[in-house]
This record gives sequence, C-alpha cells and structure tokens, in this order.
Amino acid sequence: MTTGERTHGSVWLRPARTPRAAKGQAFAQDDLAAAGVALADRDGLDAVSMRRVAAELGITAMSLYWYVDTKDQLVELMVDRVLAEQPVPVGDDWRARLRSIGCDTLELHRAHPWFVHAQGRPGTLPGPGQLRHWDRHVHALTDPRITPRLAPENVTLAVGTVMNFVSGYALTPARGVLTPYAGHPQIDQYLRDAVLGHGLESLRSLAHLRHQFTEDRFDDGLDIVLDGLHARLF
Amino acid sequence: MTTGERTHGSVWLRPARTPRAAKGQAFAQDDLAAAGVALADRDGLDAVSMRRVAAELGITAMSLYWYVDTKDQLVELMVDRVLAEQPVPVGDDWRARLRSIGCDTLELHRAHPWFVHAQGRPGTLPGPGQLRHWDRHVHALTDPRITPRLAPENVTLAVGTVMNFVSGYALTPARGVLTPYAGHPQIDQYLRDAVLGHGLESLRSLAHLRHQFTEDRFDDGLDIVLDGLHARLF
DNA sequence: ACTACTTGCCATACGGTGTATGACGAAGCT
DNA sequence: AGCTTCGTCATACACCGTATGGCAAGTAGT
Repeated sequence: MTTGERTHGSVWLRPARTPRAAKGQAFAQDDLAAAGVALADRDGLDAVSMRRVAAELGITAMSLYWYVDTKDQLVELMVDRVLAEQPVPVGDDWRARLRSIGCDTLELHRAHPWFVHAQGRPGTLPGPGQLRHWDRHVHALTDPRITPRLAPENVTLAVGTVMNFVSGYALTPARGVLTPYAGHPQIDQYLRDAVLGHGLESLRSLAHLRHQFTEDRFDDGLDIVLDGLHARLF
Repeated sequence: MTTGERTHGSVWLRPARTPRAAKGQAFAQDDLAAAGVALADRDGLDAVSMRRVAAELGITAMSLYWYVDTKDQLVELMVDRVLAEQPVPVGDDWRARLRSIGCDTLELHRAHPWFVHAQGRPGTLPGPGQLRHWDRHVHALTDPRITPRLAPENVTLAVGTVMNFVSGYALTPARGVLTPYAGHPQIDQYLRDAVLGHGLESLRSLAHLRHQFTEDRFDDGLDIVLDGLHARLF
C-alpha cells in the first residue's frame, strides 16, 4: 500500500476517494464527468483531452490523475453520468413502456452524439448510474400493474433488443451518410458513375439510392421490433 | 490546379491516382486498406497509426499522403474493403435471406471488432465495396423468385432494421460487460454493494444481474426482428 | 539529347496527446 | 513539534497527425 496500486481497470473498482470535506478546493469525480460531458457535447469526443478537461476545472492535466487512473476511466464516468439522468419509462402497458425506453434512448443519443462511441468499452463496468438505469427498465417491465408477467430472462431480452436497435440506429450519424450533401452535384455524379460503372443493377435508379441513404424511419423500425416482441414474447 | 486541392472530404471524391504502372514500387489504395485492416484486426483500431501502417508497407508515414489526404480517408478505405468481401445472402425466402444478412454481418463484426467504431463517420461516402454490398442486399430481397414483392422503401426498411439490430448488438463487446471477469470475487462484491446500497429493488438478485450482463441471445433477438418484419411488412 | 514535368517517396518539424515521475505547500492528527 | 495524508503542479517522454519542402527516377516534348 506504500505506492498507489494501479488498478488499470474500471473506475468503480478504485478505492473511494474520501474528500477531506473541509478545506482546499477538492472535486468530486462527477465534476470531472460533468466537465467532460460538456466538452464532448460542444466539440465532440476527440476534444475531450486531459488537459482541456483540467482547464475547464481550473487545474492542470496531472491533477486529474488524483481522481482517476486513466483517461478511459474519465470516459467511464461520463457515460455513467449521462445514463444516470435518463427518465423513468412511462406508459400503461409493456408496449408503451418499451417504446418510451426506445424514444428516451434516442433522445439521449441526439443530445450526446459521442455517447454511442464511448459506451461499453472493454474492461469497463456498469457504474451506479447505469445500474439505476437498468433497475428502472426492469422495474418498468415487471411492475405488477403491467398486464402480462414476463420471465426474467425475457425482460432482459426485450429491453436488450430495443436497445440494440436504437444503438445501431444512432450509430450512423445524421441518418444517411448523404444528408449533409443532399443535392450536391459532385456527389450525385460520383454515385451515378459508381453504380453504373460497376453494374449494380438493383441500385440503378438514383431515386432508389437516395432512399437508401436518406430515409429516417426510426418510428417504423421501433414498431417492427415491438411487433416482433409481441409475437414472440407476449 | 497548381497545388493539390485538399478535398478534406471522402476518399471517393479524390481525383483517381493513375499509377505509372511501369516503374518503382507503387501501391494501390487497397494495399493501404489491407495493411490497416490487418493492423486493426491484430491490435485494435487505436493501433492504426500512419507510421505503423506505413511501416507495414515498408515506407514512411508521409508517403501515405500520396494515396490519401487524411487518416480518416484511410479508415474509409478499410471500411470499404471489409464490406466488399461480404458474401451474398442465401436462402429460399425473404426470411432466410434476411437472417443470412444478419448472421453474415455478425460474423463481420466478430472478425473485425473495430469495424463498428470506424463505420459511418460523418463526412464519409459509401465506396464501391459498400455500394456493391448494398446492391447485393437489395437484389436478395427483390429477386423475382422470392415470394412476396416488396415496395422499394420497405426493402431498405427491412434491411436497415436488421442492420441496426446487429450493429447495436456488436457495439457491446464480448457480450455483456462482465464476461471477461466472470466470477471474479471483487466484481461480485462491487455489484452486490452497489445494488444493495442504492436500493435497486428490481436488480436485487445477483443471478438476475448476471443474466443481464452475461447473456448472449443474438439468435433470439434476430428472430424477434424478423417476426416484426413479418407482422408489419409481409 | 536536352529540358520540363510528373511521380513516388522521404526528412524534418510543429503542436497536440496520454501519462510516469517526483516535488511541493497546506491541513490534520498525535 | 513532527508526521502523514491530500491535492496540485512542473517537467519529461514517446507517440500522434500532418504541413512543408526536397529529391531521384521516369516520361514527354522538342
């Protein structure tokens, strides 16, 4: 115990820092998380560097290592902080509540576009915020006021399937790679040449291509998943 | 046209490099992509640096900028190369073919765990490999030998929903954050303390928690999505 | 054959990154 | 008083992406 043991694992396994609570300006881990989230929301995940987060707090980069072993642990804190503020699912039946979960999660991704890339890194552990988040989800589907009673393993299957769909949806930014360029002639030209030049018969019509890239049908996809859950689990 | 115009956009918009084809060792863009893919498969996406990719090819970092404007463009090439080798979907009906698409994509993610994080970066364009990949998918679902005829926008909806589910599934590595630690007493301790300490009633039983983290039910989730497509589109 | 230009590669340099090491004052306890 | 712990910091190192400019070899024009 003479020198600090380097966990090099999850933040949540670090021995808890008990701030003196009396003097000097000492931060909580959540302060670092808040600064990181603000930075990432504003300038993207790549803008989150130890030096910048530290500057945001008015200290230097190396001071952060008092609260955290590693930059990855800081990201872990950011992820947990964002999950902690997720609302509880609302609705009168399982379908409404699962839809609520899906929509809330989509909004999370819209508010924090970096989240999908920070989430679930290997070697991380669910923090208190994420555990509470999961607890809310499980509770929403096992609430006795909800009509059909589900086996526990099917609760996680239902939530997981919805979450997988939403995460996958959030992974492609701005829905359709083309949206920012829509109508740019150079890109139409490229696509036309590529499709025609390689004999891609099924993509022939550019209108069809546009569709492939551009469409934004989150609600339809979510309905499909909910229909599938209805057919298989309820 | 005196100096090189910096596109700072997609690789596919770069004026095509016409290799002398005669002398000196000149690479194709695909050679860079192959080196990058090999590196990422072996050591992860963070290990893909300009210097290392260059070393893999026996040249220096700056030489890569002859073939590519930016490291992001190199990643774009890697993504396209991986998509180009995807197999054509097999099966006798739409359901089998969509399942084939889902399973092939899952295998892609298993073989190239970095792919999910490299895919769909803003400002990128679908390359020839990805276009061919999409063409194969559209073809698989519009093949006249397949029983129900689908509206074009529903073809993309079906494929997109399956892909979103699979991508979301691939996003959490090693299925369940806990797998690598399974049974590690320190982690059981942490989880128990966290759940009990915060009064997370729905997560009370550790067995349940285990389930939440550990389960690997890709096939069930895919079946759910396919059921939903059946209910809504067919 | 001489020139002019293009191609492919490289050396150097700059500002940024994560973090290892060790020092430092201030506060608390004995 | 002395000692320990807390929180912060300065310095340093290896690595990163890439801007700039140079250089040898091959091609094209005359």
